[in-house]
Amino acid sequence: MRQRGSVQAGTSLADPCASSRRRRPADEVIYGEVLDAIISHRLPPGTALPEDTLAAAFGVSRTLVRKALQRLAHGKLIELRRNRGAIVARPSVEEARELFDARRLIEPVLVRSAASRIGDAELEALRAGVTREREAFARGDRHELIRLSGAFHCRIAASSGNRVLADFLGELISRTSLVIALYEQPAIWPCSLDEHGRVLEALARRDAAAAAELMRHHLDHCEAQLDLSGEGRAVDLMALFAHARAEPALEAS
Amino acid sequence: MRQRGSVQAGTSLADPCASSRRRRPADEVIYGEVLDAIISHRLPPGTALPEDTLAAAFGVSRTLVRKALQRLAHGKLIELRRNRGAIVARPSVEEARELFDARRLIEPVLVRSAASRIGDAELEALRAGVTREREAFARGDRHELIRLSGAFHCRIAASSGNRVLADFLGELISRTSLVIALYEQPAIWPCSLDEHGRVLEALARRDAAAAAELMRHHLDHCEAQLDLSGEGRAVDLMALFAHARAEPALEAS
DNA sequence: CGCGCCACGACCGTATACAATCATGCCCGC
DNA sequence: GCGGGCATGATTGTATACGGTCGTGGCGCG
Repeated sequence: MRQRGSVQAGTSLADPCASSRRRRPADEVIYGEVLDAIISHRLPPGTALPEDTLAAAFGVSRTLVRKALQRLAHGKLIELRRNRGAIVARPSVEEARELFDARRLIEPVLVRSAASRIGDAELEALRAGVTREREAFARGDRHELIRLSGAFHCRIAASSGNRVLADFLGELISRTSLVIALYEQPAIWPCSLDEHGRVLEALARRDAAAAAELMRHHLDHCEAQLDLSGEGRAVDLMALFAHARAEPALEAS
Repeated sequence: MRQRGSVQAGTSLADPCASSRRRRPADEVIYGEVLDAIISHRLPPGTALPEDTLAAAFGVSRTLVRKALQRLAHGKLIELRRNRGAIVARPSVEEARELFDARRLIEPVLVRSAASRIGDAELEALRAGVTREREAFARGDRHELIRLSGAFHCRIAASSGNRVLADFLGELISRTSLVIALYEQPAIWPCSLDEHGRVLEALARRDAAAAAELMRHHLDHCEAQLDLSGEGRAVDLMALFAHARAEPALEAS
């Protein structure tokens, strides 16, 4: 009943220093695993997350699952409907736009700050990350690509020196991943790699202004690639099926 | 958000309470009550929050208390020490500075946005709030003053139209309250009222630029009133009591 | 007198049992 | 056929029991 072997999936981007610790608490494992599954789109928005099933999946009781779900709900990554179970969150179009507005406000500042204080070691780690992004893209591994892309932004934020904002940005990035899952357009994609690379270059030459501007542009580009025009998942069923509706007081079949 | 008066904690909830209202989920009550107690300084930083005691105080089992504490911990309002219980968080000086940096980044933008879209009703509510702040100050009710001050910032944020940032600012404001509890200097205080009033005036004439600038100035002022020079609570006991230490293997001091 | 070990108490960590609630489908009267 | 009410199954809500861990004080030994 105790399978504590296979729980060591990729390091969650919210907790960069998670490895090498002695016996991580089980609820954090669950939190991290589910978080990772959500942000890498293995659990699409709307997916039901029954406590029993998760408890069985992790080999623990519902108690721990509940704790993890509670935390995920606080971060707006799942919706906790009273008496009806949890589902992966489905951010509205408005929320999506607000998310990007928030990131456009925060990230350029963070990048600017990081440019003047980032160390060579971190720079190297960033470079390695971008390389892995390219590899993931080359072999068409979208899950991994999304995860790595988020990690890139997170790492830069962590180098900014402001943990408060960096933590918040981590939440925004996770939620952005949900937005992408919901509103991405099938066609285009290849740009963000180059853009990450360019931000990194500016960072490496400690060009704060350029790095900030590139980041802002990158975010604009990301948002532009989404289809935020319609009302998304909140489709009006009444309007959608109006043409097929049997009119209550209308004859004429 | 907290307009619903203070519910007496400590009275047994076994009371039928069959009043007209449908009872709010117990865990939210606990969360709200503890949150309110923390931000109004009735629970100072460092205060222990044993699950048993809280459970008894609210007349519920530890299960619900744990849920509430979990959420409070996610918002960094309490520290959850493994196997050693929860205490009200004690933000470090660095965190305090980061908090203010974050607010200086976000709030002017939010105010600017609010200036162009706030309605007369909200404006009136804001005015009423400032009036109550003045009254609380007049009768020396610091708890209430702190609560109302936070509510003022929250309301403006809510009028900005960006819920994502407004929610985040709500967290920042709560944490700022902890910072004030830890680092406020005894002497000065009277300014923030006028500053709130001035921000409100600018808002009322839809002067976005002025409102943003006033808000930035207000935050500067608030931070300047704190004593963030020393290392705060993290006093080095070794150094503090060095003069009274019995030297283990050293003669002649 | 000082130091380390041990036992105890307080508290949290987790599992499990049972009650409550919602959604769904069935059935019956019309 | 159609609508409303009830039975039912699935799932969460809450309480409680038991075991584990940590901090602290006492005790005995050197």
